[in-house]
Amino acid sequence: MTVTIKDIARKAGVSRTTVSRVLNDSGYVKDETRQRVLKVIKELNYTPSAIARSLSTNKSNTIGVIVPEINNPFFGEIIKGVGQVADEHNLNIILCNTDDDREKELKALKILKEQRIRGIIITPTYAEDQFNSEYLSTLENLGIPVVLLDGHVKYSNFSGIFIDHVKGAYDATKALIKAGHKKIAIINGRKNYKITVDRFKGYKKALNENNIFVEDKYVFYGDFEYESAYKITKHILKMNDRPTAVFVTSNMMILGSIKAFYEENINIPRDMAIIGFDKIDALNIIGMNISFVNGPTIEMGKVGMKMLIDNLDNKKSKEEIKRITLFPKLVLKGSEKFINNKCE
Amino acid sequence: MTVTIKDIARKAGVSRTTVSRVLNDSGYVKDETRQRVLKVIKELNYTPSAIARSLSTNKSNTIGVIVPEINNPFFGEIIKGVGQVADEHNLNIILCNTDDDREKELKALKILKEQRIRGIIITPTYAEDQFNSEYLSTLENLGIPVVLLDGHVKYSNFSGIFIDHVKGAYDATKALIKAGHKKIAIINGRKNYKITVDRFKGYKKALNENNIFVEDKYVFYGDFEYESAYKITKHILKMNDRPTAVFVTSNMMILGSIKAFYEENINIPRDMAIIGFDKIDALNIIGMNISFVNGPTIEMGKVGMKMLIDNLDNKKSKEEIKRITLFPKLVLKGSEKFINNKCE
DNA sequence: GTGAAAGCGCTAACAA
DNA sequence: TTGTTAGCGCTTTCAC
Repeated sequence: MTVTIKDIARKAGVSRTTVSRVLNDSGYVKDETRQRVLKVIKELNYTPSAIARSLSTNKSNTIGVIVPEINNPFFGEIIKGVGQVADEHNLNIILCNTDDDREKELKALKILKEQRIRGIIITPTYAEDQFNSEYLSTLENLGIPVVLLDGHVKYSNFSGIFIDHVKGAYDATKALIKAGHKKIAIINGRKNYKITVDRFKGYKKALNENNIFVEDKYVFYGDFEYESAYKITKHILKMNDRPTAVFVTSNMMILGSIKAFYEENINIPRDMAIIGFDKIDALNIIGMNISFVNGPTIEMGKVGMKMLIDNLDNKKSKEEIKRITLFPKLVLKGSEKFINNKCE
Repeated sequence: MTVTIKDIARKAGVSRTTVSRVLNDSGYVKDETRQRVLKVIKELNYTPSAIARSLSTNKSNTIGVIVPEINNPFFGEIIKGVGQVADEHNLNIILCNTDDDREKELKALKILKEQRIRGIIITPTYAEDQFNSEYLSTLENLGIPVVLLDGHVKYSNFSGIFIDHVKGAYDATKALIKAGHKKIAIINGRKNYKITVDRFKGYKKALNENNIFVEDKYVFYGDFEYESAYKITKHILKMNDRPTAVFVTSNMMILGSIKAFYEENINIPRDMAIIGFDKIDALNIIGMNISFVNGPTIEMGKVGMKMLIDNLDNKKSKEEIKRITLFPKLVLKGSEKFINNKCE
């Protein structure tokens, strides 16, 4: 049915080995022979079988990418970055979308192992702190390089790219202070999560450096989803000594906050300043000018893939565990400004 | 290094054939033998090689998915749908993101062919009308089932899932009319594009049915990007006999329109009614309540993948070309209302 | 019920 | 510079 190396060999009057040589640019082949072979390849529209090659070399050129939510542009951008680098290295990607489902995660690992992938890139969900042990041990037993993207350092057995959430929160808080705010609330993610703790650290550091006390009444915890921030914001607006600024630590949560502001006719930043974490393209396009801390998603994908490639070749010491920290960038759009004085 | 079927066979004291039988539940195996084999498989943590199997059976369990823009949630949702169905059928996905780049498209096809994929799902970009012939012929020469998602019927050689854009535009326009509008502008996509033409048809049909004339001055063409709609909207707002409602035919473009409304202090829907095409989650979450025609993205992915699977087994007549039309759903949020009378 | 042997399409020593 | 041969890990007749 399909054209094989044998067909090429026969028609070109050479051995399969020779065809293989021109295919892989390996070994010596007389130029004349090479041309003849190439011509036949063209004529017969032959494409070598990556499957047969993988089996023969015992080495695939496929890597696995596991994401919890492919329809979230955050992960889409990561994949975009991963894909770009993979492309350059002629690696291809088997994508597994887990919908944050434990079983699917496990199944994905099994499928990827069957495919004898070279390495694996995982972007853990926010629920990362609940990585189950079966998943982890399966991952380790795979015996192939793993790179965690924006994961948790606690999984110290894996290489990974990390975002400096402390710095991100610090920058955001500092910008609010610089704009004149002293009463700054934080709507943070789920308590105990690493990123939540880190972001609080940054918030606290900025306040302390400016001799502002961290007031418990201004510290809130949501669950990363917009409803939680919506409720918290509603509550904030009813406070007696209400803050003049809010730092909201996820892109979904900031939507909830804005909704609440809308409903209560709070103008940003006239009545309330705000800075978010991770961008929401739509808001900026329509001109809402919400400032935010921008996690470098595409870059994270790229850097992560590069690291994986390094580890792929790194057959030496078992595989050294590498870590790279990326810094989020504060993007100021005006929503952090201090315009209102009446709450002072 | 890795455990193979041979290791299992040896340790279980049977032949490789028998191991293969229990692996695939094929042929007769004494239950006692089966148990013994299974036990060894567990012990050795054996996972069969999909690569070897594919080579042997001359049949992979991989399909290719090509998208132009993985970071756009529109495509992310499609992939999600595709993935769900693929999962159920133990098919896995090699993802190719082309960034709308001709060369990458071609390269993707080459890679997929090398991988001996069973079938392919393509979501053409808006630039679909410029599908180049090299791409198309390569696609046909692959000799495997292809399913186009939201593509162009003009590529009549392929099966596909289509969205009824006429109906979508018709419903939207009709809703505006029902809300009392008579002067309804349309900000459409690139002229000559199939979807643009279809949407205009729907718009026109709704107007005609209600004895409203299509006024050329209310018909605009952008390029699907938000800047174009922004400019057009600015223009609309300066018109003498300005419309009371606007139907904007892409999710990016509606952001541009809203930006323009914002800047000119136009309240929706008090001063201007609006309906978009394809959802923008963020806007609805923050409570802007923009009505829109919702393309069934996830469903499109699911239905498309199901169709591909059908075609996979369909070894009979070459492969019949199938078409399924999906209907977008109008989601009314209030922005289509008719509140302003002063323009009447 | 089970096994021997051939073969899928390719690569990689080793010879020539 | 080219070819022979064996083998990658699995499935699949066919025979026992």
